[in-house]
Amino acid sequence: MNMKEFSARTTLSAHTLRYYEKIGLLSDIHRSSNGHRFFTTKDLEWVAFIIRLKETGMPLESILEYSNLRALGESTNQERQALLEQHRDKLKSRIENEIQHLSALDAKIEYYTLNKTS
Amino acid sequence: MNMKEFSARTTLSAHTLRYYEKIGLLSDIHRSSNGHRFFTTKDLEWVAFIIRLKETGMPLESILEYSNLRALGESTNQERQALLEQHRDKLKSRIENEIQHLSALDAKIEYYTLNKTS
DNA sequence: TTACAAGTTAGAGTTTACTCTAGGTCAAGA
DNA sequence: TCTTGACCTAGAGTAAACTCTAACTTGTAA
Repeated sequence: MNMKEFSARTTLSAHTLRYYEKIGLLSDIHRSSNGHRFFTTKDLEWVAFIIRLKETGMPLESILEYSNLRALGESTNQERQALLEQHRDKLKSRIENEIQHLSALDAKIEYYTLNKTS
Repeated sequence: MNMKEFSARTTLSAHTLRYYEKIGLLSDIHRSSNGHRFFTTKDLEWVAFIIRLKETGMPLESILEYSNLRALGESTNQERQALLEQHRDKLKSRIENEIQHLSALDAKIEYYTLNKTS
């Protein structure tokens, strides 16, 4: 698919996608004869995974690390797994932290509600 | 307490704390005769709340909005409550999203584990 | 009294992740 | 043929949130 469709499907702007390619997050993107990028469903899956990692707070630099291991093939599976496990653990504690913050917020809101009638 | 102690207790650097004062997040900080800042336990509580909002993803600009309402006194309670409620709802959906990402990560890690012996 | 640790200001610099601009190519439709 | 729309590159600009620097003052301890 062309840039327009890929951009629409990934919800990332063409600018951002070119930027991701530039920093090495997207590699081996096909080009058609006129030099335009041509994306595949594999690319779609990979960008979806990038977005997942981003939305869980992983900085692009770490995603790039994972991406580089991926490019080296199967032999890096163990390292990649370790990276994901680390990230999962961080995510877990962040979620726990956020749940605590949520109940603290609820308490504060409750306090405002009670004071409304006073 | 002085800057050093306040910095230690809030876990924010002196630089960051001065920055927060500069942008208006911390107002009416007392000064001692020599011009040094002198913080109170009230300040400690307020910074703790700032950190809570920050850790739940609220940008400083929105925290500043809340802060400005707070400075206007009781009459802004309703507005402040609405702001917090909005934020709580956002936080809730973010947590839900993260929980989904977490299980997707688990699945991916599981996949690596299965492939280890193959 | 002199050195040191802690504080001050204004303003410059940094990092991350985009986001935009300028100047160009190319294919299809009116 | 001319315009329109999509694409390209290199590189500049932006926003958020710090983080650091330079130049200075002040209080205490040796």
